[in-house]
Amino acid sequence: MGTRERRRREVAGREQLFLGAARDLIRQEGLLNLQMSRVAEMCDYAVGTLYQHFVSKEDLLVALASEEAQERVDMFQRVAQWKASTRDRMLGFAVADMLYARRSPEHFRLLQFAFTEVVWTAAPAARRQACIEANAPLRQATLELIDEAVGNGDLDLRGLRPDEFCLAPWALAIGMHSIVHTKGLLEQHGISEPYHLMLRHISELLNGLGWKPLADSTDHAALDALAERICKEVLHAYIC
Amino acid sequence: MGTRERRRREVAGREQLFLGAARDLIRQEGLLNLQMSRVAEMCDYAVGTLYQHFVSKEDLLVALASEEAQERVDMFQRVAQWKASTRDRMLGFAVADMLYARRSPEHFRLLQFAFTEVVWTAAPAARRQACIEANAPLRQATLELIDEAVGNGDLDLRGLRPDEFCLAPWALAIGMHSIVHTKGLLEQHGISEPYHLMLRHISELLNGLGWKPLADSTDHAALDALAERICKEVLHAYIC
DNA sequence: CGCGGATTCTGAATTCGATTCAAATTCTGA
DNA sequence: TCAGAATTTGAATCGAATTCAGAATCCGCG
Repeated sequence: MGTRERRRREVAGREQLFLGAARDLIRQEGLLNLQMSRVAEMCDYAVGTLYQHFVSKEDLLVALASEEAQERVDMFQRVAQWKASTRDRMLGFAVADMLYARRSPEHFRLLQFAFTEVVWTAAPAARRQACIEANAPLRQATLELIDEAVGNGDLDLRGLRPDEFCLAPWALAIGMHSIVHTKGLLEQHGISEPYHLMLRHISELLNGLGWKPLADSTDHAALDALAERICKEVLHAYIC
Repeated sequence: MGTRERRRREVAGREQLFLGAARDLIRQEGLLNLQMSRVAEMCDYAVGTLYQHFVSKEDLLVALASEEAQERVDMFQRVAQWKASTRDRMLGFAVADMLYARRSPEHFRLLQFAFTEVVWTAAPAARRQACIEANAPLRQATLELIDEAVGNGDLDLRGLRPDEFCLAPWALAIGMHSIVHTKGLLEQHGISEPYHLMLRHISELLNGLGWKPLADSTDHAALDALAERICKEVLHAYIC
């Protein structure tokens, strides 16, 4: 009988429950104050039960980071299906990142923490793998776009492999997220709209990488209009 | 009498002692296993004494991150004084970062951790400020270089403030460090020489930003030669 | 010198929270 | 309905950061 199967589903559902509670607690009181016992309590389960799902706090954190990846993946896939030039879609990924970061700043703080040696190393290997895989579609979408751009002549990789190429925008985005989410750094630089700048800089990077059609770096209005258009046409469902 | 003064110096020296011990322990056993009691023990002091210098473990970590910043600052200043085009010096900063990251990968893991919400927030504000200031010369050197480039016509900021401009290479570098120091990420992408790529991508970014003289992105040999030259002429003292 | 108060050091005791595990409970299949 | 098997429970354990009451040391002065 399917009893065993039903049970499995119940248990899987509980995993979501725990992750949701953890997310809420983090939202309310910050990553710093997250306590395993509070997570269990909030779900009306004993701590021991929580530990059947996650062998350690680190395990839970990485699992949470994996689960939250899905929404960003959805946004990327939406952009990937957009009918527009390869270059505009590449910018679209950046816009997606920007919107997502505004919607869920906590997610980036969590990612930043989860990828830290201390946490990452302490999480079980299987969970780490799952986290990498949960984020893999972002990479996949980017690689496919790069292939398409190469195929139709928008882009010449100049001897790089697609993976090597996409490291550039990827690093720029990750770095920007790190900077934005470290309290006190931007204030010092007097920067108020970091993600707006990120778009500009990614556009300039794409110019430097020779992704056609090259954009006129002077024409700020055009870039803003493009970003606006991406928000309206493609990512309207995700605007905060 | 100067007794009071001598004492102050002894105490300051002890701070270095503690930081040095912490650094060694981290090297040996990893950030994960750092214990306050071990740090004190290794210096033949009681834990209480350690806590007179650092009110918490986070305080110690951020202090360590600040102290270690000095060497990188030295490298940057060396590059800043190099007689070369503004653009080559900008590349030089990237080379310095690369060499430093190879020499002290632990430092970046520490920085990554220290800038994490959990640690950063838990450190006293004064210490955070000090850490930002310890790193400020990096920013300062970059801003001065940008000013010089603007002054002699190598660079047109296109309406950006220098701080906004330098966010681009800064984010790219930070992002690259994050990616490199997260175990398992690069393997997935099959990237073996990330910092080599970073130089290439920073050069392409500078092209996109219009920093003259523009480089020929096809000419890999030229870039390699430049990096080589910077190592030999400017940063020889820091090569591992 | 030697003294009393101020300062600094000490490390055992406390605290806090993650993690464990023996007992209690619930489920399963016959 | 019953004997295991599987799951859940939460009090007990453990580990490490942090504290703090007393011990030791220092300082300036008579």
